[in-house]
Amino acid sequence: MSRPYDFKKIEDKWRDFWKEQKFFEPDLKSTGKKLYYLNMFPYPSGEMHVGHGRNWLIGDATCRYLIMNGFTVLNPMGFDAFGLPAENAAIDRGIHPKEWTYKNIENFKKQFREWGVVFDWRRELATCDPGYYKWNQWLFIQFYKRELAYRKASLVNWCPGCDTVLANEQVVDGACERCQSEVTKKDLTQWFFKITDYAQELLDDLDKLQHWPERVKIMQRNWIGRSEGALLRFKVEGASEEIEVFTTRPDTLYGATFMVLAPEHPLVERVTTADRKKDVGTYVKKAQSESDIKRQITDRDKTGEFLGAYIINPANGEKIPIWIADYVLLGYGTGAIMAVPAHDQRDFEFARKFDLPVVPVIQPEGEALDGATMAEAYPHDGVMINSGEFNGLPAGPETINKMVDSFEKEGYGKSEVNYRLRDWLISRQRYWGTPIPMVHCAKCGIVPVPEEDLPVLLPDVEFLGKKGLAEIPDFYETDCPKCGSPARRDTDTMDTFVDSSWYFMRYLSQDDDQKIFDSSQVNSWLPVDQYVGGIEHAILHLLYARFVTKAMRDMKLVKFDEPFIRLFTQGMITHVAFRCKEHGWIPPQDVKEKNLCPHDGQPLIQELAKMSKSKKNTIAPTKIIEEYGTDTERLYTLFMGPPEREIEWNDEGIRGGFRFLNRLWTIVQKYKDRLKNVTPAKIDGEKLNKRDKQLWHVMNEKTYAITKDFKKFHFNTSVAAVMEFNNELYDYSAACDAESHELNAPLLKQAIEQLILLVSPITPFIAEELWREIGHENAVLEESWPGYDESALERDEKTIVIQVNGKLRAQLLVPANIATDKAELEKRALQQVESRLEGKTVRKVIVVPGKLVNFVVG
RNA sequence: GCGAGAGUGGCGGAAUUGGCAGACGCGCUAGAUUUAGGAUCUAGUGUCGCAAGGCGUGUGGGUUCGAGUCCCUCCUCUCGCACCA
Repeated sequence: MSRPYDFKKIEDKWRDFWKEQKFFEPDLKSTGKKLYYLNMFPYPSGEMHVGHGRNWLIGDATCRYLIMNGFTVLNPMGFDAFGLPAENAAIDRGIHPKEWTYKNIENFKKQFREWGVVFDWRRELATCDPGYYKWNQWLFIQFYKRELAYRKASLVNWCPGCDTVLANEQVVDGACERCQSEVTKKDLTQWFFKITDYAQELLDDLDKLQHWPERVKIMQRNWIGRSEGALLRFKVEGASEEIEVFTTRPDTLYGATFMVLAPEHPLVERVTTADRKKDVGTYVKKAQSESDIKRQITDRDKTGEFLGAYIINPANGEKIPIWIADYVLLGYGTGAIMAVPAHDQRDFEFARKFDLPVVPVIQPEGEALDGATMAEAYPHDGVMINSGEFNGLPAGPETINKMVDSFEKEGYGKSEVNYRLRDWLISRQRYWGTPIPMVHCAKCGIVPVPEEDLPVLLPDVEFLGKKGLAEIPDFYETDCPKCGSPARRDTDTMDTFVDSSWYFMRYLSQDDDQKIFDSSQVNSWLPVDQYVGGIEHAILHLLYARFVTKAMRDMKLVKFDEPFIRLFTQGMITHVAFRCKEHGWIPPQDVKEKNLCPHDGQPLIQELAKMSKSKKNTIAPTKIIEEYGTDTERLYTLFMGPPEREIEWNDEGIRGGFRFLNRLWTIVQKYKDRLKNVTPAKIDGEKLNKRDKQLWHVMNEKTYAITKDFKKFHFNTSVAAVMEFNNELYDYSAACDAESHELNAPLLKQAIEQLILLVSPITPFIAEELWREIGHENAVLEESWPGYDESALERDEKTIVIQVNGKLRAQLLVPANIATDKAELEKRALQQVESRLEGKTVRKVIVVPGKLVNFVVG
């Protein structure tokens, strides 16, 4: 009996099936081929859109494919549940962040179910659960004991919008990554993780990550920013102070004609002479009040002030002036530079502006540079001049080494490696995060909370507004764990990137309340075989996770150096967004008249942006699922384009996906009864007639192509191949209907079954239903992934392209054995194009066996 | 400025050890069927041309029998970094 494709009924029927059958709940002790597949866990915020869907569908389709290939697949899911947005959203809505978060988690789980995306839910975790953050605290204490966690006062990034400190990584173009407020500086005492201890290893091990996208590695390399050079010490004239500078060009020391300190440099105050104090003070103040955004504009005029003091160039004893300027950054190197205007463009511009001397110390062979008339710095190679005993040496690494050795002997320099990477600031002054498990005691100083007293619970207070732990006395009033006298808890919470830097290990022991995780199990399943997530985490999350993994290795918790073997970064889905100057962001579906605001008819600003709630340009999967079904939404999302590429959402093509599923459904309905009792038989391609053989070829070719594409995440082309396979079945069916061909039942049965299995990871609902329709009682996931017959990949007849002077002129269909016979091919090809060659001389004939014949004529 | 990636029909995109450009899908055109069509089926659909044929993968050049693919030049776009000493 033929049935219509009632996707709603079908999808409701199977929605809980895979979970109930525990296909995604592997036995961790399994001895078979095992594979840890992991999607970056989500931040549970309201509703997921089709862009999120892409991420989960890549994972779900891959895991279903892997299961059918006999892997024991671990594919867990959890929630990155702490963080500012929860708090801000909670403030807006007047409910507790906890309530809001758990409601969202429930909603996410509902959406996963709707999508047919299945995980090992036994391992679910949420970072805001005390059972999780207890181990965050435990880890913090271990870091503290190993001096990987420390507290220091520093000038930190402060976001006035979020009322908290930010890590360097969270400041983008001088603005808060989250709320876009302009970031200011504050002098605060904060907790840091000593990621710089691992800078070199984090850099070196990037080379081990052969299956990571090159661009992610490049970004990390730039972020770590290693540079080699020297540390040089200068004495302030007439004072005891010394100032150190870092330079990558110690060979230009003789050309240093002034020194520049960052305005915030601690020695500025002490070094400045009395008569310069006023001007310098004004400049420092101005520099501090200026935002990083302004200071980072590279092409603006150089500004600065002379401190009135001088410093001695240790190489030649010359007295050179000390300046401050905002082009020198406190955070890099020592916050001070030796300025060599002849060979550094920035110093050159500064020298010209303030009329400071320019002394070349390297010049191109056979050319004399004149510091007084140079138009720009000379940053290239050449011969050393004006450099005392080093004159005449070729500028380059060898001379640098020689000079640094000499400086070291003289006692004012040494070679040095400097990193741009700075320690990870993890303190946050908000409520919804992991409390830092430390107690401040007047007598004992900083004392860690004893491990048996963990977790330090977040106080369960009514959540009224922006409120940090520092405003909750019930929380911070405590006794010192060491001496028992009244003390104060640390009121900072941890950056949520701490939570996400090791969650992939906790999945293995998510309910263990005795230890952070079972090391032997973690060592047997990790590193993660395949990690998938957005490119936006290229630096932050991935660098922190790598660091924490290395620290854990040194703590003997794990045995591996890197957490993620393979990384795949999927592209975001973008959608048009409209903004009205008056009315803010306007949902695209409300914009009826092109580019005009529906409220006041004013022209709108249009942009293509990543789907986000704030820009009101999200597309909910719900509507599509209601109208066309989950399978269509899944298929279309994966069909739209290559998953690593960013893509603009456009639902005009969605009908094509729906049409295909209807065609698949219809053809199976047509033959299911006829094929039910056909006994499967091994198909021998050689014995097939021509039409059957064509189907046999296509079946095997498509199976081969789809399998190859799945391995490379090329779902768009595997969907195309599945469609082609289906189209071939229609052709075959039409041939049978026309009575020109007798149906080969065992062959057709195999083809239909194979097609269903091949499409099943992408559209699991219809596949499961059709599988039963054609008479099977087991689940698709219990079946093996279809194999292909190697011999079917070669056709008996080959199309040979015939070219004249490289242009296609004819085609030739020849048996395979002829296709490889060069002489015969040439003979046959010549017959085809003889008339064209008349009166022309054939100079050369190129014959590529199995492919083409090209006549070169003149 | 530096680094990475991309540029192919009306649209999303296929094709990479150099060998039929435009698979698959959308859209469009025509026809069939239908009371109807945002349904289904069939055929067509890069472009110019009645045709033969010409032209076509951002630009210009090169290598080659043959280039979307390799090399050089330039242009445009996207992303990352950016006064890092």
